[in-house]
Amino acid sequence: MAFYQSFAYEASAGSGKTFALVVRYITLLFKGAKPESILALTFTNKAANEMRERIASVLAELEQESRRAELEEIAKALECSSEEILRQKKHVLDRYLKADLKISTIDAFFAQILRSFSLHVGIQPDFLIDQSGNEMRFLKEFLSLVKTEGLYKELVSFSFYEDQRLESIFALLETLYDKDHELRELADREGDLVALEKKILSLCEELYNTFAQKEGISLSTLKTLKVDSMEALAKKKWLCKESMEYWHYKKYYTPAADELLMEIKHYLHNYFKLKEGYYRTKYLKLFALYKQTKYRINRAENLLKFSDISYYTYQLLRGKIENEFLYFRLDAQIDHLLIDEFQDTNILQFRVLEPIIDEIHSGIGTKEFKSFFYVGDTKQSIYRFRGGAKELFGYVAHHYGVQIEKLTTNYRSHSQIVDFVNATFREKIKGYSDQKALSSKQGGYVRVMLDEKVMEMILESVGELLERGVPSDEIAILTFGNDEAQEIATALQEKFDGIEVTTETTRLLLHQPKVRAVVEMMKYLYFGDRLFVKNFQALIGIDPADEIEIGDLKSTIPLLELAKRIIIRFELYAEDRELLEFLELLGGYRDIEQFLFESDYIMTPSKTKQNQGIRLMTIHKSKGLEFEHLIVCDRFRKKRSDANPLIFWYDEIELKEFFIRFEGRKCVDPAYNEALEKNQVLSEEDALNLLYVAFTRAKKSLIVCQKEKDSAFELLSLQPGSQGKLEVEHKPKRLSREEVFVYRPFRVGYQEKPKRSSNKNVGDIASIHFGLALHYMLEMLEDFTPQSLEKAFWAMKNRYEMMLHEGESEQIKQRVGRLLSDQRFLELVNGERYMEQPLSFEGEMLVLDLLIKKENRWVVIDYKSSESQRGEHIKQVERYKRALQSLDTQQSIEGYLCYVRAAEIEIIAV
DNA sequence: AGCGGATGTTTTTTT
DNA sequence: AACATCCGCT
Repeated sequence: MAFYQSFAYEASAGSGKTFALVVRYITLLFKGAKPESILALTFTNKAANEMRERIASVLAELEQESRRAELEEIAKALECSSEEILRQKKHVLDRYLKADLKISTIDAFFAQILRSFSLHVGIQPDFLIDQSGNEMRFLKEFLSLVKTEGLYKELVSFSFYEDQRLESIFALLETLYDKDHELRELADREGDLVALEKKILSLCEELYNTFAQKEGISLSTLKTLKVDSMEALAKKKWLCKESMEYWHYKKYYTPAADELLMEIKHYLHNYFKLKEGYYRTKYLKLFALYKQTKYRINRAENLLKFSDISYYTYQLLRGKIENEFLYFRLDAQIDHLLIDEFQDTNILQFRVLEPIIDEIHSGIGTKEFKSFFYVGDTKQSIYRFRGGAKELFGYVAHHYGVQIEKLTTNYRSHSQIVDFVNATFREKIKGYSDQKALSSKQGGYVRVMLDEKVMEMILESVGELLERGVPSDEIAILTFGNDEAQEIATALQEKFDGIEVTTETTRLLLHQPKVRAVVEMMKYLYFGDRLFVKNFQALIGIDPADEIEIGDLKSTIPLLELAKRIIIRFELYAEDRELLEFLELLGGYRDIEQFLFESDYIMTPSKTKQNQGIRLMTIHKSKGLEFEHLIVCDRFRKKRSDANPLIFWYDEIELKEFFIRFEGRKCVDPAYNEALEKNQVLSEEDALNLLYVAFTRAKKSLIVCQKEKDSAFELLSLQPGSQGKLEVEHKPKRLSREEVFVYRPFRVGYQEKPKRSSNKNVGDIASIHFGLALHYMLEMLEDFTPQSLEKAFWAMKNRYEMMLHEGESEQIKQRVGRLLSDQRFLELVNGERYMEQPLSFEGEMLVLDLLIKKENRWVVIDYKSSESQRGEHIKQVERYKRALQSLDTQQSIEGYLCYVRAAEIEIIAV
């Protein structure tokens, strides 16, 4: 296919979305685009890493048979021969590997922008990102601000009268935060609410009286007409009727009753409007305080949530800074934009990106080379509750004249599953088009079970799979909620003695036994409760009855250092990767207090513990994954309905109006009712999409466990029974053979780096900042040319200027400049370079400043700014050498210390 | 028996 | 908000 500059794929599940993205990216490279100018945005970090790595490996293996499909696609898009492409390959790959890649999640990209310009919005560039979901601190401060501003009474009375919990008001304020950019000033609505209320109640009494005088009317019928408060009126069923000529009222009905009903509706409509106006002003006042509190706490704690990052980035890109300035700081103009999972992009994120898209769009059709590309699948849009707007897919295509193409071949699932999915969703999802299975993937197995008890069905199907010889790590179970997954995990372990089960919780880093042990010890040191020591003992296998010596461990020791001492003292390390990951995580926390108070909310999964045993997770978590044998479980409990007090009325992606939800309002306000119904339709579409996502994760077999009553699958009207055959491949166990391990640096391009440990004396903050800034600038050097010196200087200045004394940034630049003119240094760094290369060795995480791959040796260089601890420095480099040697036994290793001093550069071989 | 109405109970997903 | 359940009326 020819190359379109504006192009999008509608990529159904398993249709080769990543393939398409990778091919597009590589095509751009061959068309001459610089990697720095291509911004590729994904939905998860995992997807970003996968893309980064897959581009590298496809490029590296382009001439191999296994990459023929990619090569052919690229050749088609470039309209040239494969030979021509292979001829350019080395050059393109080289450039890619050396580049400062812009492949990341949208959030990470925004965070990067915000770091570059944070001072423009009053935030420090070294802010931390808070994923904890812990709102306590915020709540406290917000409430105290609300009190001092005299709005506390309103907040309490409001939540009381409207029967809303404080929590839900927060949820609502958070929703507003996300839509702040779309909220316009609202005109005050004038009117006397109390008078209107009286009027309505008197009309209700009149209505009551028209029936009360009638003979023979029963007491209970009459009681249903009795209204003594607005709340009671809102609950009446007759309010929603067009006429009173129905049910028991029919017999006693007169046209006067309908007139009164209409009149009540009319006034009630106005009443709600007025009340809405009143609450909107209150809400917006509270919202102003909310924003104020957020800003204050963000600054005080230097801790931002994802929503804050989008919020500030919007302010930056939609007002404070021009594209040109942005590109300058990003070190490259963005000419090409690729977006993955576009259906889950939220409107705020899109608005932030809009100026970039606009600029690309205006360059298309000129002689500049620019392009815009996205992939997604509206059928897989399941994040509406979080602001994801599938409407963007069509809107953007229309607005920018993007060519859309559908991918119709399924490369993931076997034919029985593909057929089943087609048959199930064909009539249900709007615009569904059938997928075709590969001819090489015929067969497969689908079973729909129907029973009263979900758990029993699950246990039965797992039992069957295991009996048929399916290895447990090829089985995955998907649930609607996290707690359901937990329940199933427990039940499985009970029934199948000793079976391994991995849930999202057991995968959490802080749930790994050794990590938990260290945390328990920290808790003891901080809180002083001996119970924590007992927990600690139990976790590391010491009889809790024994008394252990804690020694000189104290909570005042810097966090990372403390963790290390605990590990060493109780001999926990022994090559434990989980503890390494834990130490890396701790680097992101300021002190023991901050860490312990947030520890319950730290959702970082362990990278080590994965794919062991049966995998259990929610459908949301499973997105983008695939499993050989899949069981999809019904809900255990009923679904909770959406009770958001605000109803937003969107026309495509533009917010037109928002309503406040009041009971009974839908009976009297057609516009409100329409908005309500539209939201409901969208929610139902999301629920359907969720099922689509669930079923399409399966590769070889799919088992659906459906409840008889209240099933989440009800809307699909599935037929119980099975299709196809369960085929189990008996793979021979791989024999381990002696292998010479050749070390390959695993980081490609730029990624968020692990925080450096700062176990230095707190006394000399200024010199620490100086050292850090110098290091940072060295780290930012792309190559060692004068141009990169300028770029790195700006990057450093932008990040550290606030923390440095006057003139210090110039001194740093001078030092680095001197380094770049040092002949011996330039000779040493000539080769394939890796900056800030992380490495684990003997239970420690090492970060190499600079690693160079030469013809037949490795060179590792460690920068230092002062020689106060030269002995330590030498030991450190020796350690690096040993670490590398253990990974690559084939080649020789050289280590150097490089002192970047003001007067001269000193390089010592170690 | 079948319906309208009132009342009480239950209740997610996350970069 | 959506059910389940009970009550009263035809």
